[in-house]
Amino acid sequence: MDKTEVAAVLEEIALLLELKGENAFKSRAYKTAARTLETLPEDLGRLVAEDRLGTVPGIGDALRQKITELVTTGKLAYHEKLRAEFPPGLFDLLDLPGLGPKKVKALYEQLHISDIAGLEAACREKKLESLAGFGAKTEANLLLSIEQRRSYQSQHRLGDVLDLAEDLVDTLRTHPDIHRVSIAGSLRRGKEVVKDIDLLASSAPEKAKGILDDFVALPQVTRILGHGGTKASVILADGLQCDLRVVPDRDFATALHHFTGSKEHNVALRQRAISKGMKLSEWGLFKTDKEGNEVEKLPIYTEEELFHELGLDPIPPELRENLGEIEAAEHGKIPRLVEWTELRGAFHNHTNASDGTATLEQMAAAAAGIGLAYFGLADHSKSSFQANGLDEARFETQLAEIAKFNANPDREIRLFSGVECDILKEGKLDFDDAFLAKFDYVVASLHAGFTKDEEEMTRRLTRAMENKYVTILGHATGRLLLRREGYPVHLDKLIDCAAETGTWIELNANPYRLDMDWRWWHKARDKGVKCVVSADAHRPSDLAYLKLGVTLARKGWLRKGDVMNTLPVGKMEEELKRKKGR
DNA sequence: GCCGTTTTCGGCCCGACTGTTTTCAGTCG
Repeated sequence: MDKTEVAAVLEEIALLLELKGENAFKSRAYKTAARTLETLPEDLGRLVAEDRLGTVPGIGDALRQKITELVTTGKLAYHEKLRAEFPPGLFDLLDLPGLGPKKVKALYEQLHISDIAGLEAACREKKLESLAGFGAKTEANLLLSIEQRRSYQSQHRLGDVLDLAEDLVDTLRTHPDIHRVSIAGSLRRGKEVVKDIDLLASSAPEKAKGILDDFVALPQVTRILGHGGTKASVILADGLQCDLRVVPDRDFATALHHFTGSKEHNVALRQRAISKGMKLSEWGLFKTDKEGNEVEKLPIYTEEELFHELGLDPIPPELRENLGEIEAAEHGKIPRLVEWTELRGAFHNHTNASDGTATLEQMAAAAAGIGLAYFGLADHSKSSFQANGLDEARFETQLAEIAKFNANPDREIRLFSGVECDILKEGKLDFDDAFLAKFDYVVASLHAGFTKDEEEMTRRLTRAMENKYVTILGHATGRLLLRREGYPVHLDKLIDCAAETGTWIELNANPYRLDMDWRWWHKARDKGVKCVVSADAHRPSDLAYLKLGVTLARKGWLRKGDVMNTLPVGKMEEELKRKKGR
């Protein structure tokens, strides 16, 4: 077992101990140990082999033995014994907002509720009200959460699906009978949440059946829903549906356009075709006679040719939502959208000083590894206790580390010093201005007090943005996709405030966030608001989120010039100085 | 469970909010 797997087992033990009602500090010891392992700079196997586990802070005798057992045998008797004491459905209950270990324990022991279905029934029969600490409101809230969870179940986050889809396309591309293959559907349009994976391939018509036979036999497939001559539907892991259509190559471009959508974009484009004496469908673009009968099929090999025939500039898939892209394409106003390779740096990143898993050096090396020229550290501020936020003294230490790093002439990347500073009550910041002035930049984010009304939340955020040391507004709404709504906030007012104060707004590229939402960026851009695409990286591999973030920036009509972290390092240094001096 | 001792037990991270209470437990960030 590697350290990530061991850490996961320790996390689960911590949870099981809480369910059991054990000493909370004992549970915390397991959690701490799990975190320590995740951030361990050394190889765990070697540490165990050389019997040096006991020297790691937070790992005493008991944990040393258990970790050793896990590493050497791959399992742990203690863990399995604990696990056997509870039905697996209890873990689903813990996922529901408002239910923690104590309440789940009460539900299980007193009402014998062991899964979501049981909880739902009990809520409907108003059985929870008999328990101490539970009431009518709790029942109503839980029923709502269960309903929400159900509606989320058929949906998937873009960032969780994209890699899987790209792998499938890569596999299909190697098929000898496939000419062209592409992702289609909302996934290709970069929608933040998708229902399924739509794939389109082209081949000689007589080869389609064989291609689909091979597709449904792929190892990723867990269930076959349908398997015909031109289309197959399968279920992949996590209940994710994937459809593959195979069309003749001459129909590929129009089919790809059709299955990419959106429906609204397609309807508008079909109307445009009619107005030009043509007819558009998934099967092609046709010239029509006065009665609207097809008289000639136009040869269309690419989507670009299709748009051209309709008198339009090419429209990138991300823009196809019928939100003005057709008018723009008609007038040569489709922007050249930002490309992910144009990013030169990133600003919102964590290290193991707060809640990240890697050291400053490891994060910097990873950033240099993906070709960035500069990299900003923004660990949590002191009020984020849960995230091990840094106080002034610890930040002073980190500032010194960063200065030392930058002083090395052989360094691979330029570091910028920052902080993800908590926005407190009434928009006050977690540090005073004199201290904030020490950083190259400040990301201001809200992590607590989400329950105020829209007016007050908006006031808190705008007040924070009015501070001259605040460079970037972090995750503007705090939403977690398919998990929780954002806090209520008047985004129009935030955008206006950003325009007035020159504050940049973050596009947080964590797959759960993708916040600020793409629907607002076009408007923000037109008001002169600048975007920063952030990975909000907590480990080196999270930097891959930047690419996802750029997809959403594109969906928001952003150009290279609208995204600040496309600036080269010298220009960025000037910008940051200018902002602080404003 | 870990750790550090005034060496073998007692402390271990805070604050807001909700829904339940009628002064507080549980959850969350």
